[in-house]
Amino acid sequence: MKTLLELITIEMKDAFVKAGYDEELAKVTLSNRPDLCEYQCNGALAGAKKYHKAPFMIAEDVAAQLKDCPYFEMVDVVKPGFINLKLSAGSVADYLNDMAGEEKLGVEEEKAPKTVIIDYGGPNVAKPLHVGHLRSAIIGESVKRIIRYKGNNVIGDIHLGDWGYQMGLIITELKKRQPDLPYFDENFEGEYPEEAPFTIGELEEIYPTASAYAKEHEDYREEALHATYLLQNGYRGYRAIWQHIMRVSVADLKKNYENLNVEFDLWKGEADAQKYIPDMVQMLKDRGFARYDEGALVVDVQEETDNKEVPPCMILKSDGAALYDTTDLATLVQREEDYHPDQVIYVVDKRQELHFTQVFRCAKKTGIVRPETELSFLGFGTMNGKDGKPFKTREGGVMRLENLIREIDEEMYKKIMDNRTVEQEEAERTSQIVGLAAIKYGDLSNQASKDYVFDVDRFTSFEGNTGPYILYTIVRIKSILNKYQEGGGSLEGLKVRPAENEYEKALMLQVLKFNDVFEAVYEETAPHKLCAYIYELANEFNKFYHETKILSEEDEEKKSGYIALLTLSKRVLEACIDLLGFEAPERM
RNA sequence: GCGUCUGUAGCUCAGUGGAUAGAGCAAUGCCCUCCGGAGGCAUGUGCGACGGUUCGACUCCGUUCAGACGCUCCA
Repeated sequence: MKTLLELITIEMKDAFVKAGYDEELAKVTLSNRPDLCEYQCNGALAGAKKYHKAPFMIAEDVAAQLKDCPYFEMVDVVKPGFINLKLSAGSVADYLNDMAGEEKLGVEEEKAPKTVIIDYGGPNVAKPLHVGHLRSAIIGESVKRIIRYKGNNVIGDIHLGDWGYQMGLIITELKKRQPDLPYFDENFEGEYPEEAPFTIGELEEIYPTASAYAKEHEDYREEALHATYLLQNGYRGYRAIWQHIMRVSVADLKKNYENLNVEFDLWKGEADAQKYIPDMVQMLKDRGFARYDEGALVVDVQEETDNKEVPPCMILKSDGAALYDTTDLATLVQREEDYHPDQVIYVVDKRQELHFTQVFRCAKKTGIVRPETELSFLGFGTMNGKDGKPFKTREGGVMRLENLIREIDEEMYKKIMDNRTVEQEEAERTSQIVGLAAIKYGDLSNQASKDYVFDVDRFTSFEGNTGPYILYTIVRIKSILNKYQEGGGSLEGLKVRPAENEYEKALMLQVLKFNDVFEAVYEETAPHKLCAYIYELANEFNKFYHETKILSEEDEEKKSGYIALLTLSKRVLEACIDLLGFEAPERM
């Protein structure tokens, strides 16, 4: 179904044309003066010059054409030439009832669905997740759900960091600790053990130990680099260790992402892209895209319109090894081969923008992707502590993700136990649900591209613009609806009735905006606008609730209208938080 | 040095070339025997600076100041 803005715009265009003006002027927007009107059109102001006519007169001409339009209860022409509109209560109720009849609440699906790959998450195998991975997971997941809701074919790919130096480090450290393992025996030809020679706990300890040691000891570092080289060139024993590392680590990662309510469709990694590298390099050489510069193989990506120097894309180091650029390009080769995506979106730290500019240009220039493929960089800012500096533990180290989450959950648990008497088990479960909402909402309510301050106290608060406040509102609605049903009422078949007071109408208008807001969120990939929307929706509901006796309303017709409005409000809120990647508990 | 991004209320953040720039937190004062007060209402303070474009600028364009970040063989 069409959004309300689309419907009004059609009417407005019609009015402009009938009055003898260009329909391009008939742009309708939400009012920025809610005290005066609900929707507005400023076209008369813009048209004044073109028609050498006072904007006020143009506005009056147009308004005269709208007099009989059934949507409006008020069409006002004001001062310089604003056209102010108020919707009739009847048409609002009708629209909401139509909306309630649609699975996607009035959002129109893409007529030509695109295949979109979203590259997010990007954890490194064998290294614990830390707060740096949080934003990519949260934002990427939400973006994935938003694009999917619009009816596109969306594929979320975790893009594991599973092929680097850290693997060599782990192998080297393992060899130091357990030199007798068959993996290190060059003459071993039998089957390697099924069981990994380490647990996830040990693995998480091995990497930082080895990494620190390598920084101090040159020969150890050399050995790790050599181990990396051997692994990448297919040495059987190291390959087997790699398999073990992958299995143990991926199982752990899956658990962690599941706790975050983050789901990937693909668990591909850098290692999967390796086999595409030789042919790709050959192609780049054969077709003359690549050249040697100081021993390294590079592809120039500088463009004439650049007002700065864009360094070439580096394909092979002077020692012949592949790099970051190479792997990302090879991954595009793979994605093109497997999925022919119309768009690939990278949800990564904004500091990597230059790198992706290079990769995108190189991929386009060399035909690795089709010319019409859209390559998008969705860079996010740094998560800072209250001091405005990158988030650290109290000791100044890197904060592990699970510790951060535990801290939030404990805070939530305390608050829940303080406020209600609930079973410990339920309180724990609820605090996890609410805690996750606190983290995600705290993150997503900021513009992704900006740095933001992660403030545990603020995010976990039940007051103000927070995840818990949103959830609280949903839970409150659920509670009312449950009581209504307990009293013998059914939620089926109820219709929203025309609003009778300003609070009711304000809530209706806010609910009704959902599909218009969604379009903006989708077009701009801007989850923070969805947060702003549900915050306002929650506020409008709470004001309405405060002014209205719902269950004790004696007029049954009226009461059923309220219940229908609440049911729809709840559906919209739940759809929105699902798009943001969290959910509401039954009680809290 | 070159480049990119960010400067909005005491703090954390919104803001679509349009009317009087908004929220939350914090502060102060009100409202409640209520379907969940974890609410509602009210009060005060602000677009880094200077120019320009425009009928009209927080928004577009310059200059400048401040901060963050990035600038071929790490990822």
